[in-house]
Amino acid sequence: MKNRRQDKILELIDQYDIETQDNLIERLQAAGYPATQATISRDIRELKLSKVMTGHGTYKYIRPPMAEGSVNNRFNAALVDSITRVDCAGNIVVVKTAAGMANAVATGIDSIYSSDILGSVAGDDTIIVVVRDAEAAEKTCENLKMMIQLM
Amino acid sequence: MKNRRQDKILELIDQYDIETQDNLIERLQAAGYPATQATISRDIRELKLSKVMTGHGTYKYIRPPMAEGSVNNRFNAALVDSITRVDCAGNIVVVKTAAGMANAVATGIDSIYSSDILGSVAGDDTIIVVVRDAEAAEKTCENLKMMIQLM
DNA sequence: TTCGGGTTTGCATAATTATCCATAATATAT
DNA sequence: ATATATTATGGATAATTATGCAAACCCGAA
Repeated sequence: MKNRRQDKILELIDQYDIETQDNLIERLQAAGYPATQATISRDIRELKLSKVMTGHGTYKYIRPPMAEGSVNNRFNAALVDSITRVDCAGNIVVVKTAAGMANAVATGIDSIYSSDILGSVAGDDTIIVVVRDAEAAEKTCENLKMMIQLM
Repeated sequence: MKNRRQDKILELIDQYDIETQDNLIERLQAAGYPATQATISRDIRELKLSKVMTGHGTYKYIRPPMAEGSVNNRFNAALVDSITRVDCAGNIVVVKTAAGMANAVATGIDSIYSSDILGSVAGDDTIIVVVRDAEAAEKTCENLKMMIQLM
């Protein structure tokens, strides 16, 4: 049965480092859930699993990185809503937010654009973000404005 | 050349939904960075990008779920490694760690999820975390498990 | 300059994953 | 129960991604 098998898949990827679908097939086989690669591929798609590189240069299937409540999702609609203005000058981006929200928003911004951002300081309703260069500042600025539009 | 191209790749995956490497090649081409699929594959590996399924059934490359300098990174690998089990019940999250590590881990957890966390008590190898509500508990739990997966 | 070591790249190809199509299994209605 | 629709699966194959290897490139030292 499909549901049992998919549950087992989740269990297996939690327990082991599953590097390929064939690898997973063997484990499933051993656990009493024979299936072919075609089926597993579809299971993986349905479960929204993804294959990532670990720190050690090996691959591994993991649960959905964009899942509700996951780190990537921390910058959610509510957070974006609380942004009132975004501007940039030089390599600095200034974000104004509703009172008291600056810290939460800053955390969200950091988590998304981490590679461009050198650091940020959040007060009560204002965030000063220092980015790599002016180009990165404009890009970050544009992106934030875009998100405001979209959410 | 390689570095500029990789920067451009990050820029592109931020801006567009890149579904395949070929897709990315076209964008890079247009941006003045010609390269072959082999090169792109290696870039993606080096940047630790991963391909995930979006909510709409399409694929998309995203930045590493555990980027350098992101919030999650304050909670470093050594700390995460020492976690052996995470569970939640109601608005309580229970984290089991290697002997003697509970306090250090608890401090790390507090620093990340402070807004959801009411308080926590750490013994020698067990942490009891009291969070706002069951929903927050599940999110915290998921996030922790996610971190463990990736490290 | 020329040499030697390292890095980066493309080509060809291997490895892996996704999908088309036909069939089997399962559910639903009559 | 039988017919019909819907879903699940496997085989074959297409599509996508990763990698071995050799050539091109890029330094710095002699």
